[in-house]
Amino acid sequence: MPLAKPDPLQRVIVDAALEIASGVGPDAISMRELARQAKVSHQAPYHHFGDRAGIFAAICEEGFAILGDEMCESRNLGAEALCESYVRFALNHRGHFRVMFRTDLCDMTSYPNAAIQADRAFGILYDEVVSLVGLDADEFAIQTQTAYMWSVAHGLSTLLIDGPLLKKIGSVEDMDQLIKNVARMAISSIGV
Amino acid sequence: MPLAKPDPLQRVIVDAALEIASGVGPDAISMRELARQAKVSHQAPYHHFGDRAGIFAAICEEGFAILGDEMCESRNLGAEALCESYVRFALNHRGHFRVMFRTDLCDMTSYPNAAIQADRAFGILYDEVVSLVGLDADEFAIQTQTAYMWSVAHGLSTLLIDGPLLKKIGSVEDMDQLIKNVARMAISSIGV
DNA sequence: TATTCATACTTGACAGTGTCTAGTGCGAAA
DNA sequence: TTTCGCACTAGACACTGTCAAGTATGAATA
Repeated sequence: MPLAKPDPLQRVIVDAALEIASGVGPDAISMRELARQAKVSHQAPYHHFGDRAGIFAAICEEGFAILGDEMCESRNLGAEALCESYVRFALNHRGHFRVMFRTDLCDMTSYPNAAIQADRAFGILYDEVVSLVGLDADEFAIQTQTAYMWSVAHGLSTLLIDGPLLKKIGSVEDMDQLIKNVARMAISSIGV
Repeated sequence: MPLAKPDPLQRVIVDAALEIASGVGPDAISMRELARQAKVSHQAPYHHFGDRAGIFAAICEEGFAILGDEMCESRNLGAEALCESYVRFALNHRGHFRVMFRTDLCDMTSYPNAAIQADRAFGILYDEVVSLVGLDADEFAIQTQTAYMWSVAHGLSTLLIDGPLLKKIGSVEDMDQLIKNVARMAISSIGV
């Protein structure tokens, strides 16, 4: 019986970073603390990620890939489900989500792989709006409605994760119902 | 003719912090850099703000006060105008906005003055929703619709400021129209 | 007028940080 | 057997937030 191969260092480091990001927040991530948690020297993470931004880029790439996958799956259940899946991704992958939209932590234009995943996720949202408003709608209308749908999902996500909204909610069922209701209201305004 | 009284140090420091927050981002704010820009010793800021979080608390308090004022003024023009004023505040006070919802930078429960201003701003939004859905609506419905309206305004703000949305917009007029359209779509779903 | 005292600072020190430079050990290829 | 590249380690540097202690100054008080 072969021993389980130990996780490659990169995985260990990213996981440690995600744990911190999901807890205190991504700004508390320190290269030296990651090295300490991985039980390697303080310079080992640099070999794999280049610098601090490199770790955030890896998190962005992975996060947008997961978000894209989950949105893809849920789109079959309708636009409301797609909207809900965005919020649920944020709640279930808090560490990723907190990093993915922080342009100061990592400028994705310098990390093409991360940018590709981000564009893909945006494309899924865009296509969904097109399928709702019709192919013959003019470009600015589509842009507006995409921005609208994205704003609702993104706003609710950030307010639930870091904002004061969670404290105002009674139970988990309430939150579930809240997400469903907000998604329904969002879609009801689209394509009119 | 009396000499103009120099700005009190606290104001100089907060302004320097806001400039950095509005540019690179609030995480780039360093106590020593603020001291340097104010041409005082590296410990002078500590005398007025206690620690780094104290500076963020001052920014939160001021930011929520301004937001509250601007929402108050615009409410007379209707719910859509109120929604728009939220987004415009974010765009016009980027430094404040980037700090106000970052619970990791400053936990407002430790700074009652900031919390008061935040609660006031939230109250204005809440009251507006109540006036739209009617006083006899049940509590959870009001909560849901407040969360919805807040999500739209907040999501659009963050996506315009830090997200990739701004890059996809052609001109300033387009952005103005985008904000107006999104606000209209948001309000159209409320109270149905 | 002399003394006290709070306010608004300054100076110095310490541990922790990101990152540059320069190594070291080691398995595979030649 | 030697070479070579990969995955690290070790040391140093400038910078950070913050604790502790000192100083100047203007007003209040005796």
